[in-house]
Amino acid sequence: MSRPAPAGRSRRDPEGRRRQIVEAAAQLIAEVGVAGLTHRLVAARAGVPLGATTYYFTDLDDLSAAALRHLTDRMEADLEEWAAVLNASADLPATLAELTAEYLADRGRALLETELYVAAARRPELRPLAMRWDDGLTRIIGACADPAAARAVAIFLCGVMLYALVRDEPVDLPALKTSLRTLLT
Amino acid sequence: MSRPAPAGRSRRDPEGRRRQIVEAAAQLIAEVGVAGLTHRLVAARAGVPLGATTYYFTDLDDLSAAALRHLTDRMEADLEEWAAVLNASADLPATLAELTAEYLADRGRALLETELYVAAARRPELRPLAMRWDDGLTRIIGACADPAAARAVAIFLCGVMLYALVRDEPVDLPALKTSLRTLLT
Amino acid sequence: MSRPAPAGRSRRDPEGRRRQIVEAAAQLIAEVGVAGLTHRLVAARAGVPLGATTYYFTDLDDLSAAALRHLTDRMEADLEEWAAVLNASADLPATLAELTAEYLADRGRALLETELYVAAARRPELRPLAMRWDDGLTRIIGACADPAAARAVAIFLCGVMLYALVRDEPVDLPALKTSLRTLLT
Amino acid sequence: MSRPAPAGRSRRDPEGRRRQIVEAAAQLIAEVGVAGLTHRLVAARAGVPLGATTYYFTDLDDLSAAALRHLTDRMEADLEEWAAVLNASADLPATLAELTAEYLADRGRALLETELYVAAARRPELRPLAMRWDDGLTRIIGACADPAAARAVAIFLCGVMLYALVRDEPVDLPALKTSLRTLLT
DNA sequence: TATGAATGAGTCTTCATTCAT
DNA sequence: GATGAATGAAGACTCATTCAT
Repeated sequence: MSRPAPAGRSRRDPEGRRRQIVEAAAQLIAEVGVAGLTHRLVAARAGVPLGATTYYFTDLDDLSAAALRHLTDRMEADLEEWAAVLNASADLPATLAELTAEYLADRGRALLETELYVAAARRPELRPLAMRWDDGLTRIIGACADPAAARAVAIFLCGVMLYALVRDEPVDLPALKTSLRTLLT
Repeated sequence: MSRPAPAGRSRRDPEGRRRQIVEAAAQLIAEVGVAGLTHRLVAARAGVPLGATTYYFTDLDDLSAAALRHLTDRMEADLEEWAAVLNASADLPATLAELTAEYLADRGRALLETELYVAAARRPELRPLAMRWDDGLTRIIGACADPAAARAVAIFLCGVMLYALVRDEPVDLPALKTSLRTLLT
Repeated sequence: MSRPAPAGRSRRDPEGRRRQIVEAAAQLIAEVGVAGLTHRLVAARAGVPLGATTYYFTDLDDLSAAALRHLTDRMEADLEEWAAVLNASADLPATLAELTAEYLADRGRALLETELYVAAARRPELRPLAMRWDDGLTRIIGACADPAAARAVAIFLCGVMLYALVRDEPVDLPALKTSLRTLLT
Repeated sequence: MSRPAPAGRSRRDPEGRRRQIVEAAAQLIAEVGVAGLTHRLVAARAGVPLGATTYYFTDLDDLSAAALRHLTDRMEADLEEWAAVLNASADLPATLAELTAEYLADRGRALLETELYVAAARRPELRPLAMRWDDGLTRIIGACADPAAARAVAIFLCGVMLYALVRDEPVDLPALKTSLRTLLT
């Protein structure tokens, strides 16, 4: 019989250790970028000994890849929520615009995603991760609209993200709605 | 009569030195990213002694900013060409789609521009540079079309760039034309 | 029974490593001054790799502080000897003068102490170290004499040190005795 | 006929240039120490081009020596004032104590003088400079008191300086008076 | 299994000094 | 005479990575 929860708790929990490290790395990527990641930074943030970061991951690349994968997983979970909201929506473009504006209000998230794209551009093994986002978006929008239009919208929203990243003002919601309405009809 | 430009041209030519360094840095940003830039790399590429890179630029930040500014200047010159082509075009969306596809066929350029966005996201002093691109695009498209639509197109094209960056296939030109046609009418 | 001290003694002996480095730094401060200290110099003198000097001390400041602390500790041990000798002495001023002359015969030691004062003048965190010397001196002289006079003597001896430092001749022992006798009666 | 004051003023005034540089260097020694002096720092402070600092002085050592000499000259001028005040004084120890306390209220001056001593300890060519201070002091006190006592006082005051340098409290004037009175009678 | 010690390569940066102009 | 350009050496410091324990 396997013990599902170790009695002593915490001690000897490789799975948990790994997760701690990955989450710390993910946080840090938003702050300092993939290129700014270091073992020491991650270890400090995760509250684990330095050795742990090299014990669980062969490489810094390996570590950053794991962090980006973790991020993508979370993003995909977010997408499921979007799917639910969009399916229940009477006005697809408006709802989508609102979700987007809300999403981009968190600069960290936009930064993270852009980091992922840039990293993927240079490291082919990361491309599947980067693609997951706009493919996912295309998929859930495609469930309520024309597939070609859905792809165009996914691409457009990438642009909105990049555009918002270098401006201080929040997203221009009315304009966004208009654009989406145009693309989706 | 004093010789205004020394024949040998190299020794004692501060202006030229600076330019050499900036151009080397610009090249390198495409290859290794802003975060991957080092004085040594730049010096080697520019064929100048290490000390020159720190003599002309107080900082690596200063150097990368100069390189990105240089890049933006070049991009803006490209935009003028676009403007000419678009003004002469009978089919705006189609022409724009072709220009874009051609532009993105050079991965380096797309990478460079994305680097600029990411750098600008973290370093506010670079934001004006990043904005110049889509503002310029908006402006020249706005000369032939509705301003609001022009902005939407500029944003969309940012998305296309990001999208193309993480995929091996070239841009899907027909789909691009369709999207642009939709946004511009 | 586990061997408490490994025979070879050197590899994997953090405590020892630290001490080696600190002692090398202390030596060097006498030779080149606190401001002349460099990681390379210390590493070479200590016979450890360069990285070791930055591994054990976050900073050059940290390293020099440790070295000065080490020095102060040694000085304090010397003071205990002085205390013993002074307590046993029939002629306090004469004995003190002799101890001082002997102490200052080693220019390195005087230099070191002056370096400590100068460093402390600029780096407040070092002040307690600098104070330890004359406070200690005051204390042990105060054990055999009037406390106020003891303080005056401690201050006077600082002056003797500085005075001796810039002259080639050894301390003028008779004059020193006279001065001390004056201050102590 | 020699023009005593150049018409244009300022331009072509090598003497003045030199002085500017020396004064800037003297200021800086108080702030960063002899070891912290750099051509660039001096040039910036003096408001002269970098080249000027190497044109007028063969060496950094040469420059710092000139600065210290300048300082010593000024100190010697101060001593003349002391001489006047002491000669007019009815209570030598008290007056001397007051002069000293006032002198040491300016930490910069004390720091400067200690820098001179340390520099002199390492660079024999500077020793005459360092000696000038306590020799001068000895001389002017010797004019009103026993020569041997005067020397003891000069030495004692060196100690007071060093002592004050590492403490935040101002000099303990009553104690100082007492000590001086003891030494001078 | 896990980790702190260890290190050498490499980073940015500062500077004294030289020299062409 | 004066000065800005130029550069190579050197310095502090960071780190990925390895390895003994």
